[in-house]
This record gives sequence, structure tokens and C-alpha cells, in this order.
Amino acid sequence: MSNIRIDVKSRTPIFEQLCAGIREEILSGAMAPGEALPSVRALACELAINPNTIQKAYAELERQKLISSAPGRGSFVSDDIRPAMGAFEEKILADLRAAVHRARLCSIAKEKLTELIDKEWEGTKP
Amino acid sequence: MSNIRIDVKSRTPIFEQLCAGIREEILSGAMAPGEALPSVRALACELAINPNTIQKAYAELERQKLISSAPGRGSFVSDDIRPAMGAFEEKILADLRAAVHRARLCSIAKEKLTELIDKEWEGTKP
Amino acid sequence: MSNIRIDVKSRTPIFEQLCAGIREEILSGAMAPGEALPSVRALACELAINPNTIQKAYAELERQKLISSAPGRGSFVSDDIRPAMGAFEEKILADLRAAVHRARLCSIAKEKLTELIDKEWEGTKP
Amino acid sequence: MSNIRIDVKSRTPIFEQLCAGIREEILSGAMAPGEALPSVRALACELAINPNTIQKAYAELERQKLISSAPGRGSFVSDDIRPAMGAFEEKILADLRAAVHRARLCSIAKEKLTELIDKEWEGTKP
DNA sequence: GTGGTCTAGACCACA
DNA sequence: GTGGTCTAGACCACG
Repeated sequence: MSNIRIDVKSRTPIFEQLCAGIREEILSGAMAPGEALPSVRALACELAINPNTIQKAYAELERQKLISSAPGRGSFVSDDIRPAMGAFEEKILADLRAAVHRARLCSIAKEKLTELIDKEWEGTKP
Repeated sequence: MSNIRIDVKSRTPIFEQLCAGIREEILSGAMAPGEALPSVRALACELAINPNTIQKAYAELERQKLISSAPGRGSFVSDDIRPAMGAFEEKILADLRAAVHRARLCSIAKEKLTELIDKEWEGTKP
Repeated sequence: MSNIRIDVKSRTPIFEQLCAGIREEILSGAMAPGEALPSVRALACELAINPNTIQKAYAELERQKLISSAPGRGSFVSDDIRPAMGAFEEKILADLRAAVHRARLCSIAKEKLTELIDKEWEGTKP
Repeated sequence: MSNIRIDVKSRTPIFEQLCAGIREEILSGAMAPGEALPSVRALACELAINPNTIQKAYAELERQKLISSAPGRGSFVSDDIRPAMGAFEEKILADLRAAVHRARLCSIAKEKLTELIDKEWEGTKP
């Protein structure tokens, strides 16, 4: 989990940065289903962040069925993350559609978009 | 201007919805350079929104050089909106890059993205 | 008077642009003491500006003793513009002092200022 | 921050006076990069000004990259104020040029200008 | 506690 | 009539 970087200066809420970071870890396979997440206190200490903020991020991820918390035992990556992945995928595609729509209004050439995708896709190959 | 729809229940601030709506009107050519925008009071009345909120949106658009306001005379679409378009284009492409990046993490097939672009592009043809 | 150019898009009020323009004409000697200014209506027509705005500019210049209006006969450059020049000079020097002060705070080198003056001075030689 | 003085009777808007005052504090080094600014409410109370006005000033300074505001945490002087300083420097030099130009029109001797700069420069030595 | 947003209502200068 | 500024008071999300 030490791959997660928080930017306290950023405008996006810290708990959302946390959600995004942990979600990436899970969706990319860095964290396996069933694996234990660090405790709220430990992560709060490691990232120098208010425990309440960690708690809020965990609660949000649990709401999205990406993790499950067992009171007194800790939090764990869900065994089946496919439904959560589906919901997240929907959101990503919706964002893409919106961006494409705005690009269309802004008279950006379609080639520029596909080219951008190619470039970004190669650049982040695992 | 009656094409603009405001959702007061939305999480995105009203003034941002206004900015986006008016920006679309301008970038899409629905409003021509030099054309007068509705007065702050008139638009406030039409959309049932507080005049201060309209003014905040106009101020933001003026900061982006998309419109210019002349006290006592009204607000007008800028004669030359190209520099503003350039800045906006940058933002759109950055959004696209971020969305593609997240799609990559979520193991979405690249074909799905290009297909989505094709579909969205055709669907919004003027 | 046809040298005066008004920018209706500018943020500085039109009547102030008028004042500045006419003041320049007078202080630079383009208009001689005692000379008649164009009538309010004629100037309003020539510049395509509301006559009330011309009137306001003339009133302001009269308040500054740069011109004098004779009801029914028109407006004329004052015979003795020295007192008005003095007051205006004070204002210019105050502006300069303020700008220099801010430049000092911004750590701008003093040489840059004197150099700027030399350049501006030569560039606008009559 | 108690060095800032606001003149509610002045013609220049309060929020601009605030911007200028805080900007001076930052550019002069009285406030260090990363330092926390007083909270909107606290400063509003101290200066006997409406919090909204303080917020408008903070928003403007943030737009100029001189400070950064983090919802829930407060506002802070930017870590790197050099880009903002550059933009501000441009404005100052433009003001100087304009003042020199008007001085030229008003037949003010060039020596008077350089002398004024020398005097002002010495008078505000840190 | 913080900053951000919105509303309601007022006053001003400008045209 | 216009836009610009300010005030007072409210609500919200974040930490």
C-alpha cells in the first residue's frame, strides 16, 4: 500500500484520492481478492492523515463492494470484485463519452483523439 | 440561450453548469463572436437563479477570455475566441488522457474505447 | 479632435477615455488655449457615443479647469491651463511613485526601471 | 497580517485592497511560502469585513497562484511564487510605461522622473 | 473548525 | 437599463 501518494495541496478531497489509489491497487491486481488492507490507524500513521479520513475512504470502498470490513478483524479486498469493476467501468466510459463530446464541440480532430489513446495506451503498459 | 438547462439538485455548482452551458453555446457556434449575452438580471429571471450566481459565471467566462463585460452596456461574446479555445482544448485532452489511463487500469479493452469514440462522434454530428 | 480613439470594449469608462484623450490634446499643445471644442452633439455623432457621456467628460474637464463651457455658445480650452497641468502632474508623479514602490517589493532591479524610462522616453518623442 | 489596512471609504473595492495588501506581504517576504494565511472568518472578524469579501480576495490570489486554498484545512502561501511574481512584474512595468508616457505628454522633465525613482527607491529600502 | 456555494437584498457608477 | 461590489445569513462537504 505504500505506493499510494496523497497530495494534501490538491483540490480533490483526500478521501477521494485514497479511494482512487486503493481502487487502482485492487483493479490492477496489485492487491488480490481476500487480501487484508492495512488497519485504519496504521495507514493513517503511514500517510500522516486523520484516521477519520481513512475511515471515510474505507466506508466508500465498502459501499462500492470493492472491500468488506469485519468489525474487530480489519478490512479485506472483496472475494468477487467483478460487480464493482462493472460499475466503475460504466463511470469511466461515461467520462470518456463526455470528454469526446466536448472535444467534438471544440472542433478537435477525431484523429487527434485516437492518436492520443494510442499514445496513452502504450505509455502505461504494465 | 434557452437551450441551457440547470439542475439545481446536481453536485456540480450552478455557476459551473452555467459556464459549461454558455461555453458550449459559444464553442459550437450557436452564439457568434460579438453577440450580446442576456443581461445578468434577465438570465437570472429566466432560469430562476440568483443574479449573483449568473454574475459569478459571467466573471469566470470573462476571465477565460470567452466573453467580455462592459459595465452599463452588457456582456458580449469575445471577438476572438481562439486563445480561449486553445486553453480549453488542453483541458479536454488532459481529461481524456486521465480517463484512458483509468480504463487501462480497469482492464477495459482498447477496442472498446475506439469503438466508443466512433459511436459518440457519429451520434453528435452537427 | 478626430485623433481620439474610444475603445468601447475597454474596462475603463468611456467618459474617462474621453477625458484622457482630450486632456492629451490640450497638454500636448494640439489644441491651443481659447480654441473651441466640438459641440457635444457633433462629437457624440462622430464617435458614435451617447451625448450624455460626452457631456459627462466635458463636465469633468471643466471641473479640472482645463476647459470652460459657455451655455449656448459651446466649450473652449481654458486660457490658462497651468494650474490644471500642475494638478495633473501631481497625479502622474504619485502613480509613478506607487509603481516604483511595487517594483521595489517585487525585487525588480532599479536599472530595469531607468532603462525602461529611457526607452519609453525616446520612443514617444514628438 | 495586522499590517493590512483597509479603507472602506476608498473607491477601490475592498477585495482589491485586500489582494494588494496580502500580495505585498507575500512578495516582500513578510509571509513565507507555505505559511498559513488567517482563516476567512478570522480575518473577516479582525478587519470588520464580510467573510464573503475576504473569500473573494483569497479566490483572486489563488487564481494568481500566489496562494492555495484547501477546503477544510485553510489557505496557504504557495510554495513557488515565482511564476506569479513574473506575471505581476509584467503588470508593474506596463503601469510604469503608461505613467512615463503621460508624464512625457505633460511636459514633465525627464530628470524629474529619474530623481523621483532614486528618492522612492532609497525611501523604501528594506 | 475550515473553505465553497447560494440566496436575498442593497448601493453604486456607467450609459 | 446595465454590470460591479458589498452585506447578511444560510447550507454543504471536508477534516
